[in-house]
Amino acid sequence: MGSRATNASGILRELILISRRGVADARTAAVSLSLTDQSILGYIVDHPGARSVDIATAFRLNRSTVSRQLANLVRLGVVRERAVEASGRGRPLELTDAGWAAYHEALGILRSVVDHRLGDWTDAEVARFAHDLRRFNTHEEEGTNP
Amino acid sequence: MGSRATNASGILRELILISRRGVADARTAAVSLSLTDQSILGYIVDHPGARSVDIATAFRLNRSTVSRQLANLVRLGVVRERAVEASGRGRPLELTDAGWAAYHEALGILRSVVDHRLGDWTDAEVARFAHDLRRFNTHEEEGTNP
DNA sequence: GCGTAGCGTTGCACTATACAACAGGAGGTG
DNA sequence: CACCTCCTGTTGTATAGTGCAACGCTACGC
Repeated sequence: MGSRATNASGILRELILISRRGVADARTAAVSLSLTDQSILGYIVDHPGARSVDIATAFRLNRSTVSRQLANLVRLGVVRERAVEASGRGRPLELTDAGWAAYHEALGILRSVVDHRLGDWTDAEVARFAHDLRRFNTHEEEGTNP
Repeated sequence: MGSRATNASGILRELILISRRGVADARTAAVSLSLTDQSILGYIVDHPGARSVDIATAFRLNRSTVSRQLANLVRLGVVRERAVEASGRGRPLELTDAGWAAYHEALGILRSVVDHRLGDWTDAEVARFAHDLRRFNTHEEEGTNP
């Protein structure tokens, strides 16, 4: 195979392709939530009680952007502010029951796309790929544990 | 390690994260070309003489979207229609000298991000990751060979 | 108790995108 | 050759997502 430089370029190329085609696929899929919304819900699921500003820093977005997205999600009834917990700064968020349903529905659809792509992979290869991706993403994460 | 289902979910999760953070990083980077523009230039580089509609199908975009993006790139002087070749349908595209320069500049910047993330990987691990990504992307490509 | 800083919101602007309608030309059919 | 059809690209209109800047509120520290 090629040199390390060639491989690194190939990795960049494939990642760009994944990103560009992935968002297009997700856009045309019959999902009620956009990929943007889904990523926000996923963050709240992975980080219970997360606040708006946490989401903004995790995805490198402006606070105003997240504020608007969250306002929309609240309007859709999938996200709400935690009622009881009024301690500290900001407003911890959580999913409503409808939010969990929408999250799992969208996850299932996107999962089926990934599963199809992984059709002829062995379990070991899938595990290795998942590990590599995670390693790639978590390289030098300071506090922004996604 | 987890089950195959767990790993597949993890892969989806990491890919979403790559996409969401990647575009944000590219947006804030001091690059003259957006990630959208860069992906179009990359396609033309990989497929000499590609036409607008080829780009649209490769990235699952509407023809109108690509038309507008290309009009902008032509206005910026990085892409032009092939002068000599008027055979067949559509209008084959190519990069100008300025286009090549911009392409390599942007590629270098994005490459440095990827290289940094791969800092502590061995050459073999990088090669394996590149291979896995390529395999994941090229699964069941019909004619849309990107 | 008061000031500062963190957090969320809103106004304005811009890019990327889709859909629909249209225009022009290449290729096939008679 | 003439015509018709379909491919390709363009333009009008609408929408989502995003950034920057300015503002308002409230928790925290002194």
